[in-house]
Amino acid sequence: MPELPEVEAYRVLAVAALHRPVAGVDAPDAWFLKGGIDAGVVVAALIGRSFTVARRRGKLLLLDSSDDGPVLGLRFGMTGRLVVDGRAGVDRLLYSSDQSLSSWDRFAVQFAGGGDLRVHDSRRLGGVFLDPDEGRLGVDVLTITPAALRSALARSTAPLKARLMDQARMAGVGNLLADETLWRAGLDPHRPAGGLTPAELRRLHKHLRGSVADLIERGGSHSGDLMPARAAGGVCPRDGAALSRTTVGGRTTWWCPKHQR
DNA sequence: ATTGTGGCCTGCCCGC
DNA sequence: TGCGGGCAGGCCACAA
Repeated sequence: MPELPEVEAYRVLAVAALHRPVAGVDAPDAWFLKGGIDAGVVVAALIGRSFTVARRRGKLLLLDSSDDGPVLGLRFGMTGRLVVDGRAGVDRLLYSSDQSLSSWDRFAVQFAGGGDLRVHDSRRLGGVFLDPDEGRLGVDVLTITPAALRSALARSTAPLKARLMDQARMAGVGNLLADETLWRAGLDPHRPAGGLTPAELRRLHKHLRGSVADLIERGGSHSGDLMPARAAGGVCPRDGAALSRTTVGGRTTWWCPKHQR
């Protein structure tokens, strides 16, 4: 599903949509428009403008628009794909159908001279925003510093994994990336987030940044080393121990009870 | 403020 | 072959 690695690929793809005047907006699904906006508002805001910069904060894609226009915010939920001029941002999306039905196009911007940018989302868990409140998201984990990570975890009694996925504390970690990071770092996902030693914090920082970078390079959040074993009967790829399956932060969690402590 | 829980969205897959 | 139930998880509303 779209976690930071997928949305980063979408951001790169969205560069192809910059500096092209918007000629039309297609917003057939009112549910998909968030923050009290409707199709008319989006049309009025975007027609005639161009997108100037493609940014990303965590799992939120942000497109600045010209002439002091609004920021278009795109959220992809679990099954959302970005498609620009018919090209998709990622090849495959876990938990999402490989079909592509036009009825799953929830939002589109058409450009003068042809071509378009579309959000395709079978499950409608994503959404479109104008001027989203970027301050509600914590620092992006692709570039998070050791100090910022320490501060985001400090004094928390919440499970470590839940805190990593708290988008207000740090932005971009989803369920698969959380499991991969903690597996690489050798940390039990149930540990109180504020209880890590300085050495463990350093290890977590190294593997958080490393996992994010690796999964971007490999092309998606499903491409982790733990991923193939993340199923019934799975064994730890590192030490062969039977993996445990529990629920942490309301999410299915796979972890190795032997080396994650 | 912090943490935990349930519900929403919908397609897929398993077992009967 | 059809059908029902369980499952996936990002996010939000709400409760304690």
